[in-house]
Amino acid sequence: MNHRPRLKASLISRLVEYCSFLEARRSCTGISPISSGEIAKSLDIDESQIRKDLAAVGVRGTPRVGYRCQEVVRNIRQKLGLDRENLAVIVGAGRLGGALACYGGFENYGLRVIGVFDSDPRKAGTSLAGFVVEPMERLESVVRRAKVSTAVLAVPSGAAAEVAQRLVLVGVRAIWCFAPIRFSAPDDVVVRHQHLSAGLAELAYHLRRKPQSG
Amino acid sequence: MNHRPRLKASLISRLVEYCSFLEARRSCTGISPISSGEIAKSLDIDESQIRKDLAAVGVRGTPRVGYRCQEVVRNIRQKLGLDRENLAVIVGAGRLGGALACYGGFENYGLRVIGVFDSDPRKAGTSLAGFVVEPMERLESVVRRAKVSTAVLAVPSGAAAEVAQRLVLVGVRAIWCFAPIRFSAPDDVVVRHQHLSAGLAELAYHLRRKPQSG
DNA sequence: TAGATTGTTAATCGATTAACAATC
DNA sequence: TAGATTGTTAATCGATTAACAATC
Repeated sequence: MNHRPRLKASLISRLVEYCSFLEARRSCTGISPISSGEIAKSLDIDESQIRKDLAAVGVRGTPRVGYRCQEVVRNIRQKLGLDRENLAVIVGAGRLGGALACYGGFENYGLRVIGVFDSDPRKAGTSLAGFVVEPMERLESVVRRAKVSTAVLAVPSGAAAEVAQRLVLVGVRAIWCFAPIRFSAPDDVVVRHQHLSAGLAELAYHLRRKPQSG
Repeated sequence: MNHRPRLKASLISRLVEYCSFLEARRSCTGISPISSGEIAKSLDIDESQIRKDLAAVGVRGTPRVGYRCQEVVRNIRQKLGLDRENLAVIVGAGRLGGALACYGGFENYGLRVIGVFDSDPRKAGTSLAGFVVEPMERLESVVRRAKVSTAVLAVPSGAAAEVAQRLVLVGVRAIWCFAPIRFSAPDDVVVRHQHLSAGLAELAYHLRRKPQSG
């Protein structure tokens, strides 16, 4: 308990599922308690798994009643640190960068985007999703001054490694990378790759046979 | 062997990694053979795992020499069905839809995007990443006529379930969904969710403690 | 109380890693 | 040949599922 038992990625993603399920449910069904069985059925996850996961974030249920939704959501958010505010920048003001700048999901995870950068001098100064695009030369000073902890990498593959290094050097602690490129980073910097290609490959694999043969 | 042993998602994603690693390597190092140890070191995957995976796609290596890169890539692509061409449509011509329409990765997986749709009548007829955006009313006829097998769902969460149902009804067999919404689909339709939120949660979790305390 | 549901331990399952004979 | 590397089986590890006493 004392030695920070790192949560596994799989557990984190289940916790996120519980959270968004319960938040959506609350707006329909209100705040009545929910049983592990009901969550299990809705999310197609094993019942015991859910009880274990909830125990892991310190939620206690009541036999014959279930769990209090609000408590579950609160504990998960706290355990995952979704309540702490962190600042983020988006590097790359192309279409993907623009899509991400508009993406409403950041706040849900305590991330506040404060700037968008692009290496194309023609883009600097233009407006994107409410942000004024800044030139790459300003990256370091902005990150340092505002103590930005998180960077979203929406640059071409060729540029990703170099940008990542610059970000690490200037103190960024988390990188969300959309380029399909590996690069090294110190152990205390999380790099999370958003592999679009694995998703595509799975689709293609399923499609490899003609319809009727499954 | 005969009863189509479905490849697990985890295996598929490793295979994709091998493939892109070897393709990138070829442009530097040429076509000299590669050992499982070398791949293992580069990708930080266990050596035996790699040998097993390659055996699973029917590649045979040579003791003391290694594997022929070209053969590995060819077999993986064939096993995953990346060579077959499939047609796709993108539904939702917002920023995300636009980013995906530009995304060059589709061809690599045998997918050819042939149309982009949007429910906003003001968008119909406008041009997006080389496509003329079509109104949603045309969705069924285009999908049916061109035998489109794949759909990319880049619509708001509220619309996703309904659009998915329309797509399924008209014969789409694979859905790549970017909205964080669950919906039901027949067993023979693959639905692959691209969970952006799980990635964000992992970053937030890592950031929950102040720098020095790790 | 009776009985549904939790919390948690035990059993199962599958995935990962280790080992090593076969082989080029 | 000698020795590095494969192919594959066995051992380990962890994650998932089942079971059931505790409990409200």
